Amino acid sequence: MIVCMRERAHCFRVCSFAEPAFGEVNQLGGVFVNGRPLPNAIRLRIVELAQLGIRPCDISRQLRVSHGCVSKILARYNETGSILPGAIGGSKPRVTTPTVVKHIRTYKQRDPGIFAWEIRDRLLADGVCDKYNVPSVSSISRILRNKIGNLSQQSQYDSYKQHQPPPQPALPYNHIYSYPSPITAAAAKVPTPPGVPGIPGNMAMPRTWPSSHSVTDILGIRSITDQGNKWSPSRQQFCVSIQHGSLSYPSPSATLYDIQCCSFWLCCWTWLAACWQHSTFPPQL
DNA sequence: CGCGTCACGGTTGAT
DNA sequence: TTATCAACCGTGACG
Repeated sequence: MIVCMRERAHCFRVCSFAEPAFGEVNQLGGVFVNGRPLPNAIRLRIVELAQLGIRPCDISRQLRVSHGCVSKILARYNETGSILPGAIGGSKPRVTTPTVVKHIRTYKQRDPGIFAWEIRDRLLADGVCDKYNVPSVSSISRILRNKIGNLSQQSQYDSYKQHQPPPQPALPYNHIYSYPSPITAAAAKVPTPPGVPGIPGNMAMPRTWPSSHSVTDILGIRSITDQGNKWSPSRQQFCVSIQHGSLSYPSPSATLYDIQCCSFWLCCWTWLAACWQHSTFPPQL
């Protein structure tokens, strides 16, 4: 254990742009965030390379991901057929099982004015629960609020929606790497570095990650210029990609880390695009 | 040298 | 609103 803890000193935090925890660097030079899954693009790349017959050790070196991680991802893929990480966090329901929730929903639908303690009594009376696993009144209240609370509000919402203009179609992005929406708001709060143009509203969209964790890949340079080592985008193509949000990065869930990554890349992309568009590429530092 | 496994410190989200 | 807890994560060392 002591040895392990000592060895962890090899890791160090990098990129003070988005402290406190934007990432660390492993022994291979790859960037990772402790406790968080690798981006889906990396996971997908690992599987793709393995299917091309590349050995795990070579994949590890090429993508700068520890071989233990490569082994784990490939093993999971072989077992489940999925590249996605497992469900992180949360805990299994102890008393509020799906069955209990279903009964609570039924009670509420039949009698919208029913009290939580009445529901509790009915769960006992109907034999859905016994005295050992019946949810507390506060638990029932939480279920009503979080899972069933919109029953009585649904009609109001529908009425409201009918008077609203139809939603604008979202910008296209790779659905495989879809991002929940919280980034949109969060990205808008990102401070703009000096000399970097503001982030347009339509940039705060779900997108995919660069294909590697190296510094150049974080900046996205390799993912653009290294596609088969042949394709090289014109300056216009690059800027259009920026403006349309088609340069993207994925994550299984929008967390602070994800938001920080999005914000960081967003700023980098925007900055590079602006420099390029104004013929100052590479950027003048 | 390559690979599977495990302890570790960390994150996450339901309860 | 906060604390707890059990799930997961990737790294790095070991065999």
